[in-house]
Amino acid sequence: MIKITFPDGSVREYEKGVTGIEIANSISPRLAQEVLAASVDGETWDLTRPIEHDASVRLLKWDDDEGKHAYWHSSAHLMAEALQILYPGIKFGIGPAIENGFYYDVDPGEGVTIKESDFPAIEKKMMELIAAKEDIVRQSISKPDAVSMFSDRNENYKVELINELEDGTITTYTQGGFTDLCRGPHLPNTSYIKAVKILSSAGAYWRGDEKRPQLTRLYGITFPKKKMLDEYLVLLEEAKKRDHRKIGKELQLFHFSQTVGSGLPLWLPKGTQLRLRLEDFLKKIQREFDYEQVITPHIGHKQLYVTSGHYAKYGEDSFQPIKTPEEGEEFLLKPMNCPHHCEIYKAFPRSYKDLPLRLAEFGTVYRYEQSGELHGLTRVRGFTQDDAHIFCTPDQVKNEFLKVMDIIFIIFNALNFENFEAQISLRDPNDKEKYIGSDENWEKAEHAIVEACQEKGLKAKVELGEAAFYGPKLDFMVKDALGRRWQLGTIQVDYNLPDRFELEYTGADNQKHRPVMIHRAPFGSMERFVAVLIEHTAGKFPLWFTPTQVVVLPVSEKFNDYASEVVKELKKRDIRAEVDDRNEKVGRKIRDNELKRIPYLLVVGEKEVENEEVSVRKQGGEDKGSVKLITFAEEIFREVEEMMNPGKSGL
RNA sequence: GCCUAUGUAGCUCAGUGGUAGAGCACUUCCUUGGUAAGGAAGAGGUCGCGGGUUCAAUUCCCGCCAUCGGCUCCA
Repeated sequence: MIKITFPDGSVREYEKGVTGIEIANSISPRLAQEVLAASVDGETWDLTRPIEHDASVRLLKWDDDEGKHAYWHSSAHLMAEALQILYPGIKFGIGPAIENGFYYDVDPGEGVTIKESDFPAIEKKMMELIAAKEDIVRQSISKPDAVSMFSDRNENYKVELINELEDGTITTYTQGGFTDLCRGPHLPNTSYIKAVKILSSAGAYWRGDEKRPQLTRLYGITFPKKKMLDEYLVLLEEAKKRDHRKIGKELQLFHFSQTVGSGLPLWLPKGTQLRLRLEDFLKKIQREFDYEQVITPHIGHKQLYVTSGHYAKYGEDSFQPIKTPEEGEEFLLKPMNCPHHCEIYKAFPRSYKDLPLRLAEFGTVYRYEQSGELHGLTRVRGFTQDDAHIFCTPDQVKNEFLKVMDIIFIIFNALNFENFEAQISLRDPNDKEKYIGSDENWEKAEHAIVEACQEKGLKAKVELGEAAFYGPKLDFMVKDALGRRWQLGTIQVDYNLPDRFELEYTGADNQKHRPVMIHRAPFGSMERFVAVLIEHTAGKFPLWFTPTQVVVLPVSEKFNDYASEVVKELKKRDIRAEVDDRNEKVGRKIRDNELKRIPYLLVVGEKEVENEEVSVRKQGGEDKGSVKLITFAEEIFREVEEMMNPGKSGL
């Protein structure tokens, strides 16, 4: 007998060799139906794998990530089995479970492609295999046996993987006529899977290396209930409606022109108004935090980037230099603002009393992004960073870090960004040679970042080896409508540029010292931030940064004068506003398309006027804009105050 | 840059080897206060761009450009 300990601390005795599914059955048949895998001493196991020793066991269901993981991993195998039948000679790469579903990288062979139109046939075959209720069987295999087994089948990708594994740890899983190299865990049999959908196909380099062959990656998802699949597909459709590219077009915020060039957004009047509001908001905060605004040119001499080191690293892959007609001097479109700001620092001798020096600029930069990488406003070739560089002493790094975090939190709070993730990127401790700057300073900065996060109660994921070669950083990531992660705010410590530009300050000891530079951008870039903001709000912006003019609609002619006054007052506060001059019919309908053009509508009238009588209403189910019935001037001005003082509470 | 798909009216999309269509939107007029109101008339397209095949190409073939979903990349 062995002792099995459960999460609640209770202990039960079982025969040696008991399996997860048997344990589940012993508790309740219902549980046995729902359980997908078992966590044995912290490791996820197949339900059919015998447990030989005392262990603590947690039974994993769909609601557990590990359970779902096993489910989708088995689904990947199921898809592979179907593919093996439909495409004889197909070779397999890797096929893991992912956040939503699974994928399998396959090589269907010379001249064979798997197209979207082939998906239904694959799904059908998968359903057949489900109906066959094939057992999924785990087997340990020696390394030589594994190599010969997969070599025989010409599975060169698998053989490559096996060669990197240690003998004695290799397992395979077999269902029906399909055997895969796999660590597992898996479902007991294929019948657990009820609903199947192949979502998309894409090319993916073997092992993520663009020099290696490109395989076909098939993405799919499965569920234990057909209804769950339907709901998931509806969710996907709903998410697509929040796509900033779609809403940006509908609300006329920005536009891309093939003639101007791909990745070069044109900000339309309404989008510009939205962006300017955000910029003003940040400028105001930065004034409070003692930043100084600067302006630098859009191009810089090639030498500037040779000095910064960027030319050597990115010169070939950037927009190529612009030449002067007479002298043949070369200038680059600036890909970042830092070198310019370094030159501002160098303009005067600096004392420790001048530090920290905080130089801020909404700096527009141009980077040649690979054509396949461009994506709406989130990945563009010309964008504006809400950039600033803080020059300070090594001892000031932590305090400055805390202050920048304050700014970021003020912004995220004001805009109700709750679902962000923070990531601390530190050095790879095993490869310190890769990085520039003294060990001592790195230690100091890395500690400063970690401590700053702790002090702020920020749960940040620490990634070793993810730091830039010039310093550690803290990034803020936000997901878009479809769950893709985008980096927004960033705070980066830099030891490289102060060195390369030979920046110095005179310390209290009358000696020259090297300052530390902190790059920071709370929004990241205006383009990406606006994109994410659109997807988070689905285009329903708070009034205070309404991207369009406000239309004031009097409920009757009696209120025309009053409406004019309201408009005058709004204009005084730099808000474009106008009286609706088509109010001859009180209570006319505000039509859908009109709402697209007028995201904010103020209706003015008497308090006695009932909402129903005002009868301003939107047609159609979808709320495409915002209509507000305001009966008192105070209410309007309160709204306006809020509009002009966003995040006041946060400051 | 690579793999897959797509590109037709402002938007969403149908369609064909014989020089184009729907719905919504738009303009004018009529009707009408009621949850996407109805009627009449009208305007709007070098069918992404360039080559080729053909008597004839928006349609077939090739190249390019752009976009979608991924991969790689992201100072």
